[in-house]
Amino acid sequence: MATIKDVAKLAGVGVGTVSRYLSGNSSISSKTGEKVAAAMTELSYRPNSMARSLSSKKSNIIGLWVPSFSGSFHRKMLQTIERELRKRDKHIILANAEDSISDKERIDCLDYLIERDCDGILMSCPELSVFELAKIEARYPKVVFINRNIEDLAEKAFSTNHYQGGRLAAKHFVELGHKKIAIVTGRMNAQDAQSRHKGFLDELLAAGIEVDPSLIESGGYSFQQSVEATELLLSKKKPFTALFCSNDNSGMAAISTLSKHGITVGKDVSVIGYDDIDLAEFTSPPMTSVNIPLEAISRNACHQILNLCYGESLPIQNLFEPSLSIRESTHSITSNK
Amino acid sequence: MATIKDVAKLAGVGVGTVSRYLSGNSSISSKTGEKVAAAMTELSYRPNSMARSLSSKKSNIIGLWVPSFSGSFHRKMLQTIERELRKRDKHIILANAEDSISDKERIDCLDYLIERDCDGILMSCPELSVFELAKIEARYPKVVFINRNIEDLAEKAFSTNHYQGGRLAAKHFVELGHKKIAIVTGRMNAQDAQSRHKGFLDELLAAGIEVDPSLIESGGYSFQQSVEATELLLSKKKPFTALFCSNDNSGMAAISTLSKHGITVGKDVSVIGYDDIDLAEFTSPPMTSVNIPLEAISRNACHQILNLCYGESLPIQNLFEPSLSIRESTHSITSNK
DNA sequence: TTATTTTTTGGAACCGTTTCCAAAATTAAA
DNA sequence: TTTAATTTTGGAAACGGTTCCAAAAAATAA
Repeated sequence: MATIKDVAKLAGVGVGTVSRYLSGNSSISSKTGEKVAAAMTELSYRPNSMARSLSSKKSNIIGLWVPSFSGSFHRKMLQTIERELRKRDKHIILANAEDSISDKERIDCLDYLIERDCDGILMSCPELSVFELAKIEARYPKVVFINRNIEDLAEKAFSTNHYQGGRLAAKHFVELGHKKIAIVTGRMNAQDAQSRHKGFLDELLAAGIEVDPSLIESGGYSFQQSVEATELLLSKKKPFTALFCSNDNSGMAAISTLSKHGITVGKDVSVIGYDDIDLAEFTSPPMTSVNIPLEAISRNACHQILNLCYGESLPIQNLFEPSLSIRESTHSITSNK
Repeated sequence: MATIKDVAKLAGVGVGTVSRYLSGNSSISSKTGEKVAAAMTELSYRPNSMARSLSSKKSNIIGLWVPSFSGSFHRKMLQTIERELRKRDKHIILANAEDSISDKERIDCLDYLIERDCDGILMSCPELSVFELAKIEARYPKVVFINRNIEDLAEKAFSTNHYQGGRLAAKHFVELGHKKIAIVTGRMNAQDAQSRHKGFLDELLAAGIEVDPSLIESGGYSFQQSVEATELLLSKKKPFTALFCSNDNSGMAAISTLSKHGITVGKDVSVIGYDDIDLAEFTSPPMTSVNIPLEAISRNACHQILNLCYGESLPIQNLFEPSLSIRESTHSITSNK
């Protein structure tokens, strides 16, 4: 592998000149530039990224901490982040907390990234407490949180207004005339699950509707657990005409389980999911779901990390409003009963 | 940030000694070791990974080239790879070819990894031609292919015997007495799709069954396209009692579409999917699917890359046999007709 | 033309490690 | 105790870039 010295020698110039040519932001006479360019192609020179990093004190690596790879949800996030950072010639190194049970393991996972001298870190961490996040930020300020709402760290947190998301769902049910409403919650130690739950309940309350606590079961954001939760709800023999699910996995599980019991979704029971993943359109019936602008969130988080790490000044927005994608899994109660 | 020199000075030893202590494979007297350890904690020293890489000519980074982040399929792969490499303190940098339409774009994506001086690259590349892969390997020998079968590069390719996978599915249909069989194929420019398709047809042929070419439609591995493919199959009014889908996305689409048309899956039409993703268990009815040992494949690919890059000699296996996870979406034809 | 300013250039110093070599310290053998 | 063999150690050189500084070259002004 040719080094910058080889290029300099072949071009008959000093190493500084080659380096300056490479960086592009110094003035180089056109003849010298040509000589350097020729030598570089001749030797098929490619700068050594380690040497570069060492010297410039920038690794050009951004760490990406994800809780899991599952779901269309993270997919869109990963995809957007990869695109945004590659565009700017930054590289992504990956840490996955998939099997991490304890906060300690999750922090270890972060250390694994820090060890590699990332310039900054993107974290999508639904489950760490605000307290832990604050500690992380104090120790490692070049960090940005995706899908978290943190009051004291507002400019480093990018997320949807999940409270509003919950309200949207409730409002839709109210408008359709539903009164007996059940809920399959998400992983309730996750902040987003809490917010959408609270928003949902608050909006109902505002409409004078109270949810029977025994019609609330946890689906833990997983398909399997949500199947069980739905079964549990049905076994109680307390009628309900609407079901709010904390994500689309849950929603799909609920639709499938209700159908299996001979209940026509959209007619007997209306179901709303959350996240509006690609598949939501293809359940039968197609599922009404709260849409979160994940691409915009991810893009803005990337911009903020670029601002923090490389002195750029890209405009950013922190909080994004959800919307409701209405499909056939929800119908007015009066039209059927 | 403290450097090795600071540690050496504080401990009253030379830098070489600190470095040797750090590496762990040189003999150090116990007193010196203690002094160094004390100085390191005192300064909360952490070695600079760029300097290390530059000096040792090892980046300890493995590039991971994935065609997409979608599906439970890639999820398990990512998860396994991350775990295996993290265990050995290697880092993963990510390149996603999601939007790449042309081979050129896919190669650019590879260059993006090479630029970062990865020690090796893991590629999951269903769509590049064997010719392109050979060129890649020639230019960059520290590469390993996941989910590819390459005759001339057998030891660098890790995959399932997809031909056998296709045969397993066909055999199951034959044993259940099915004769009128339809197919929703995958992305047919991908090698794995071709193999399983061929295996499926060959096995049927061996049983004296020929598939009506008009009962073969492409689902392109996507849910949406497979919905359309299934609709198309139904619109032809040619009866079939069995349907082989090239992946589980297709299978789920088919099940959903058939149900929508009042066809009872598992009774009127048997459906087999492929990949056996987690969700296969939760369709209604639960879907019979060809299971591929993705975790073992990924793990072995990692081992091979570790062998190639770091002189380890972990045992490896290249080709893995699929199995059939039989569920309720397939039933004997005689029992219902 | 010469003096002055500006642009371009070469090369040394530095980034923080690893590794090699010779010297020093320790241990074993005589 | 002295000598030889072995272990441990300090420090210089190298890894391949970037950046700074002073010198050289070119452009401009007098």
